[in-house]
Amino acid sequence: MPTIQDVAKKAGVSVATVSRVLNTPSAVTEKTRQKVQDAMQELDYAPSILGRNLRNSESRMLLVLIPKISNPFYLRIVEGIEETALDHGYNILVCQTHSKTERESVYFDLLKNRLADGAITMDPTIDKDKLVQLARQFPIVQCSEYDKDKSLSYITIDSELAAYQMTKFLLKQGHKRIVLINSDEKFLYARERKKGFLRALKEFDIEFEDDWIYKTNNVTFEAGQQVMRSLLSHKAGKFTAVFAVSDVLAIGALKELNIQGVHVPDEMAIVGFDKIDFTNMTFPRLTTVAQPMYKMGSIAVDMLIKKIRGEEIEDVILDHELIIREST
Amino acid sequence: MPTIQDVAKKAGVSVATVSRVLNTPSAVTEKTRQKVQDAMQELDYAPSILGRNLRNSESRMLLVLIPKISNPFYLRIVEGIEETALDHGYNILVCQTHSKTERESVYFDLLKNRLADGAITMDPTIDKDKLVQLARQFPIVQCSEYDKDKSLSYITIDSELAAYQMTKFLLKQGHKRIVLINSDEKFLYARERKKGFLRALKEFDIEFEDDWIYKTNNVTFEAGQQVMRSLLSHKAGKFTAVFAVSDVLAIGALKELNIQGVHVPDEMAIVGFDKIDFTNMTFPRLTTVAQPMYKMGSIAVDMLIKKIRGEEIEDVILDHELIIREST
DNA sequence: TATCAAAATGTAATCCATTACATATTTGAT
DNA sequence: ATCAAATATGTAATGGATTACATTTTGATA
Repeated sequence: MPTIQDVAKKAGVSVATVSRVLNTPSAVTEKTRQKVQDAMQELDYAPSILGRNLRNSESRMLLVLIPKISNPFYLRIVEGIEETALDHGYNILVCQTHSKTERESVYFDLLKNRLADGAITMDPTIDKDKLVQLARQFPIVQCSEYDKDKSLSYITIDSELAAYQMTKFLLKQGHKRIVLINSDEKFLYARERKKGFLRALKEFDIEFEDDWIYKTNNVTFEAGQQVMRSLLSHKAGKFTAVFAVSDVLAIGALKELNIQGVHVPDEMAIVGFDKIDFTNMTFPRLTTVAQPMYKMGSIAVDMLIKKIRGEEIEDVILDHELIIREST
Repeated sequence: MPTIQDVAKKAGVSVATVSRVLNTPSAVTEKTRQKVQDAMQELDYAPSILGRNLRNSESRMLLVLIPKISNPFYLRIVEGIEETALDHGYNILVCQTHSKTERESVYFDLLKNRLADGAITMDPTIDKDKLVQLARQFPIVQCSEYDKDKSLSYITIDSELAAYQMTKFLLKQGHKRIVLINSDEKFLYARERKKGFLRALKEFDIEFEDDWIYKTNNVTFEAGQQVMRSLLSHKAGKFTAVFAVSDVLAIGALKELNIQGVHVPDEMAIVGFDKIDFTNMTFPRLTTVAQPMYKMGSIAVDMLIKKIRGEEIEDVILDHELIIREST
């Protein structure tokens, strides 16, 4: 591979001039620029980003931390991140943490190693103190998850409000016994959605018992299905609606309802959260809360890049939207 | 951020010694190593990968090109790639080409720029000649897609055989009129699966007409649904089974069957291809062809790394498996 | 034509780590 | 105690680009 030296020699100029043609073309005569560009063409020269990055001490790389790439929710956010990052001349490093602290550390080291200029994290299981400390040294933006009291920048939706509204919608439809399928409460969104759920119940004077809330460790189709199986065998007839805090769980639960011949929505209403693509393909289609996932990713990048440039940024809370479909 | 110089000064040794502690600890006295490690600890030193990469002229980064990240099929492969790459000390750059040549070029430039040590491409729409030429200079492995006549390394399954077997399965079940929902034939897999489909028909002496094959431009749920809608309105009653070359298309088609109240599998059988997670959640569950996607990704990385090291590699064809479920 | 500011180009330091080669130190046998 | 061999450490070049500063060229003006 040819280097900038080779080009300089071939064009009969100095390396500085070649570099200028690349970076500040206006500082170079038309004639020399032509010479240099011809030489580059001839040699099929492409500047080594390794060299450039070292000199500029930047990597033009953004770290994106997600629990699992197979969760469609994160996927759409990542799409938003990717597109926007690319527009700004950054590439992204998508890393799955599997919600394990060791993994997280490994990836955060990429910041220390200057392999990434900043990070967007969507993983809530992180050791918060460490994250806060890291954020003092490196540009970091939290996406979707956040921490109220801590000094970390974030972009999210108002999960509590959305859950409150969705629950209220179910209550207004006449449901009195609603089961909440929650994911692990280490996730802030899980705690928030539960809070909104309870607030709505309270407002409608529905008495509430702890065993109306089911928790799952994994956010997978199977986990949702499992919960519904167990619900149907223990509590059949005692509830008429299910609120799952994630579409993936809702889809699994819906599947079990289908299998057991429980008619949706006549015998049982079910709602999810996120509006992932699949919710449009279930039978019946799933009522859910739309999060502007793509936009969230896109803005997260904007925020992060501002941070990298040393600008001040403000936290962002995006709007959500209830999507009422045939499962209710 | 401290540099290796800082550590050297603090530990009272030369930079060479610090580097040795990092790279060849055996070449250093226990005592000095301790000193150096203490210094590193104290300064919270992490070696700059930028510097290291420049010196070693490698980036320890692999390029992964996929058409669209939102296609669950590629997703699972990417998981396999990520895990395996990480085990080998490589990070991956997942890039969506959106099947556009401009995008591809941009990403391939990352190879020329030494930002990636090699590439795994799953995108078939690439300008093949350019790819072949590129592969002469850089380590490249094709995954899932490939080119028989060209000199490019690849890993794949035998799509033709799988499609043949699946079609035969349908024929044995007594279906005589089977519609093929194909994706764009620019994809090799599309051409291969069609070939297998036709081979089976021929073997069963089924006369074949061109209008039994539907092509879609996009591999999305909506596209599958659209095709089925059109099928039902133009050809209702004239066919009893549908073979979609991709689960995503099959799921969309199945959705339309559900909507229109066509019973699956009694009135209509439907099969897909890939065994993406969601096929387990449809109603009824989808019969499909399992591709060892994770393994495919994993082996692709092994191949690529061997190539990077300059070793010889052989192409790989992995086994597939028919997954017979309730949609047939 | 001589002069001089502005524009263009060149020289060399710099970013940070690795490593060949040179030098210093230790080891152990005599 | 001595010295060669083996081991440990240091010096300095290197990788490829950017850029402050120095130098040369250009071209307008007197």
